[in-house]
This record gives sequence, C-alpha cells and structure tokens, in this order.
Amino acid sequence: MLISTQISIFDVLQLIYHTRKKWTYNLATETSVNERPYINITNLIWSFDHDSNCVNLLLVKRSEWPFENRWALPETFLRSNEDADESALRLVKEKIGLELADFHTEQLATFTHQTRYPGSRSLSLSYMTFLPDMPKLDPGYGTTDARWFAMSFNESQYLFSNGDQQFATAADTNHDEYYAKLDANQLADNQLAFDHSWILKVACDRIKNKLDYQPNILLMLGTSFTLKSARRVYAAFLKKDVNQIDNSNFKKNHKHLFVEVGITTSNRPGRPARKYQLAYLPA
Amino acid sequence: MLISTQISIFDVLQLIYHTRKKWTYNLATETSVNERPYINITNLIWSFDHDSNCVNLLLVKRSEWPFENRWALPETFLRSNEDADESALRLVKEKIGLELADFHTEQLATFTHQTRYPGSRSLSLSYMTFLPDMPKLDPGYGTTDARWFAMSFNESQYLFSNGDQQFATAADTNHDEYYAKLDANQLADNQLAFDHSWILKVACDRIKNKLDYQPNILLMLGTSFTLKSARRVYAAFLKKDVNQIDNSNFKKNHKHLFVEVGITTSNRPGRPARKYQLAYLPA
DNA sequence: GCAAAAGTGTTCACATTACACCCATGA
DNA sequence: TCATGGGTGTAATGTGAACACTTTTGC
Repeated sequence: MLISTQISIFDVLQLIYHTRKKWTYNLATETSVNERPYINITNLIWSFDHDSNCVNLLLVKRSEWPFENRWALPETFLRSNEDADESALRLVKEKIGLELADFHTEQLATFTHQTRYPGSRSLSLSYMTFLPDMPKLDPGYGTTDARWFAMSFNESQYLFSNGDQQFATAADTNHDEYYAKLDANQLADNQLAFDHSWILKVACDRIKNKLDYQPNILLMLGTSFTLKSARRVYAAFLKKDVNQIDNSNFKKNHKHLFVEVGITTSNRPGRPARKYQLAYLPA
Repeated sequence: MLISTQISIFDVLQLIYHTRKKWTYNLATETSVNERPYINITNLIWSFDHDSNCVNLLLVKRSEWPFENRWALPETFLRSNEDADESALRLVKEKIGLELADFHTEQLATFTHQTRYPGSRSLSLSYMTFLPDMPKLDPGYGTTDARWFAMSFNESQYLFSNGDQQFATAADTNHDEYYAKLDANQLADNQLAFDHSWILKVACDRIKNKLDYQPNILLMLGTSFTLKSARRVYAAFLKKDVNQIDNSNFKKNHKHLFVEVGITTSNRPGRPARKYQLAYLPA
C-alpha cells in the first residue's frame, strides 16, 4: 500500500544508500524512505541551588529552525559513534564544560508522535541527568542562551521560572489529547518548543513516582546530603512545604535507601546535620 | 572531528536527501550520515493460557538476515505514517490477525547500543502488548514461524519454553556487562537473537515492579478475571507458587486496584469465583 | 544560658500477615 | 453430605503519622 505514495528523487537516493548494507528492502510491505526520521536526543538536566534551596532545570534558547528564539529542552542529534546515553552525556558536557566528572544519566522515554516536530519526522529519545552542582552554562551550538529555571508548582502543573520567563508542564494528563492540541498551541509565548512541555510532565511524574524506591534525583545534591535537603527535594515534587514532611518519620521511612556517611560542619547556630548517601549505587 | 572520517558517495547522497528539508548541517559538529539508524519496533506480546495457567510470550523464527533461522522477539520497521505505538499494534495485527479488538500497548524502553545489531546501526523502540486471548499465530513477513512460549523461572532468570526450545532472560544484571559480552555470545543456540534476552529481562523486571501499583499485565486475563488467576500471574513474576500468596490478603492488599464486576458460572465443584476488573483504565 | 537546627522517642491508627472458619456448588 | 474451591473474619505483628522531647551548636 505504501508503494502508492509519491516517490521522489530523494527516496531513490535513500534507497541507493540503504542498499550499500546489502539489506533487501520490500517497498510494498516493510519500508519507505521516510522511515528514517531524525533522532533527537533530549536531555533534561536537573540541578539543585543550595542558596535558594530550589530544584533547577536547564533550558536553552534555540537559534535555529524550528522554533528559533524560543526556549526548549537541550537537544542534539545522535551520532554514529555513540549510544544514546553517551549522546545525552555529551550534551551535558557541551552545556557545562567538563569540570564535573561524576554524574548520573538515565532514560526517560521515547517520543514519536508524527506531529511533534514541524516539517519532518523526528523521534525524541529523552534522558535525564542529575548534576551534583549548578555550574555556569555555555549555550553552545544551535542556541543563544542557556539558563537554570527554578521549579515551583501550582495545583495542576510544575512551573519553571527565570526572571520574567516561566514555563509550565503540560496541563493535559492524556497523551492523545495533548498531541491533538499541539499544533494550535505552538505559538503561545509561554510554552516550550515542540512537545517539551509534555516530556517535562512525564519527567516530573516519573521522578515523583520513584521518590520512595529509587530517588536518583537526590544525586543532584552531590555525593552526600542532609536529610533536610533531601526533604526539600521531596517536598518540591510532592507539592508540599518542607515542614509538612516530618523529619523523624522521613528518616524512618527511607532508612533502607540512605546510609550515614559523616557529619556537616557549619558556622550557623544549631546542631550540625549528618550526611547521608544513597544506599544503592545507581549504575 | 567527525569530518576526518571517510566520506563515501552514500554520505553525499544522504546529505542531498537531508538538504531538501532546508536543514543546515554542520558536518564538523552535529552530524554525519550514519546518524540515521534503522528504527526497529520490538513488541513483547504477552498472553495467558487458561488451560495450563501459564503466562506466555510470542516469539518468531526469523527468515532474514541478520539471525536467519533463529528465534527472536517480533520486530518491524517504523513507517512514516505511524507513531511507534501504532507500529507496535500493527505488529500484533500481522501476527494474530484482526479478530481481537481491544488490547493495551505500552512503551518499555529504547535500546541503542552500537553493537546490538550486526553490520549496521539500529535502535530498538520496545513496547509491550497484553493480549486478552491466546489466538493462533501467523508468522508473517520476515519470519517462518511464530509460537507461544510458556514462562517459568529459575533462581536468577525467567525461562520461556515451547517443546525443546527454551530461552532465558539475560543472566547479567548490569547493562554494560551484558553488552560487553554480547558479541561473543551471538551464536549460542539457546539464545534469542540480537539483545533480545536483555530486552526481555528489562520487560520482566518492569512488569514485576508494576504489579503493586499498575498491573496492566492482568489485561492478558481478559476484560475480567478471578482473584485466583490474578494470583497466578503475580506468582509467575514473583517467582512463587500460587499458594504462597494468600487469597484473603491478596484481595485486601489490592482492593484499590480491583473492582468487582460479576460472578463466574462453572461446572466444577466448589463455590463460583467472583470476577474483577482493573479499577483504573489504562489509557 | 538561650535560640536555632537537628536527631530521638512515644503513642496511636492503620495496614499486613497468618491462619482459622464459613459459604456455595457438583456429584 | 462430602469434597472442593472460594470468600470472610480475627488476632498478632509491622509500619507510618503526629508530636513531644533531647542533643548540639553559635552567640
């Protein structure tokens, strides 16, 4: 059936390209040239501001089509000599330089909706990285600006703010409804490019769901952390105030996840807090 | 740096193909032609045999390179006119025909290791489908056989058997270690093609982890199910005997997930069992 | 010593477990 | 009426929430 669609000179060129691998293509059933979409690696890079005690997300201002001059999650193309997670790590290095040696990247999901990328087919292989620091940012290729956006929330969404700019996670909770509306919404100034508000929503939900059994998000607190800072992170994703999470209970409920590794030294009044690490080692 | 690698006529053709989209490529930094890998959709199709009370998985015998004449998870190529989840559904329809109207597909993960596919770069976008029935199978394109394999387990692996054939999930628990060994193992007769034993391991772990909060796997029991059959599914993934899961406690612990919808009629001795459904509706 | 920050302990409510008991059906 | 499969109830144990209390620091 697909053979009935128009075939351009580019399709033919692509076919020639394909055949160098001695792969036999069956046009009628298995393929057409358009089946090789762009492979975008999208990386949600998280960090924690120890001054403001806020969770932060890295956003970039695009300089190229599509969505030039608009804010988006950092993206790159998958290269032939790297796995997708290596590609996500490379993206981190491009934005923050190489001063950080040790950080954790994990897969979020893959987004394949046909209209997610205007003009051409593109898949987003999305990853999340938790940085143990909040370094200065370097916009790098394809972007004119890169900034940290502090996370907050309202009843139905998470919000990410830097100065006047504020972006929210998708308001829809249903995948199909979100993408059905996506075309019409593409020009709203307070929205992230592409389907990034949806990707961001999926990310926040995932992080929240993993808090009680695999809180890799705490890696953004550094190699060790105090219970108070951990509670701040939990509170941010649970849409609570820190003080709504009782420290005594928090410690008891998560003792299987945390292991004590030392004590803080501080110049402020009050008993110094103990330091903890994740008891499991994220691969 | 990438510009220093050899450039073939095919690279040039691919570039011409690319430029029709008016996308400006920066060879030195962002791309090379090999960055458009094959997009394989891998679908793990699950079902339940009500006669043997076993969880079953669909495997196919490949007829084409690579791994011709070997068993593998069913795969297809992503087409230009479908999302990846639609592609996974199409794969189901090709294997089982169209007699089943209502079934659920969800994303598992995306596998991108450079050596996962011999000879060329290929990404696997993996999905899972839970069939409410165990229909006759149709091998379809690229395969000579398609069969149900019954799931069992040993201490460290899940096993899938049909007659003499038995395949196991990956023995490694570490991603990097698995892929480091993959080349050497490719020819063992009792192994699935590609990295499918790893994908299958990831799938089983995912299903197990979701049993207590989103047991979509129960959709393979049909539109409604008895507590006993649900316990059988749980037991299979928890590596227990059905009787190790107390019925009374099972009901109490999962009452937020199940809702009573009727009663079974049976010709056997014993009180008829009640029928339940998932209380939430998987999208 | 006092205030501030953090860690500890106690109580109560509720959930989970183990296991005994009761109910509905076919032969 | 008995064997069989399935549902219900209960006491003991374990877990989480609320909140009071103790410890350690800076000033």
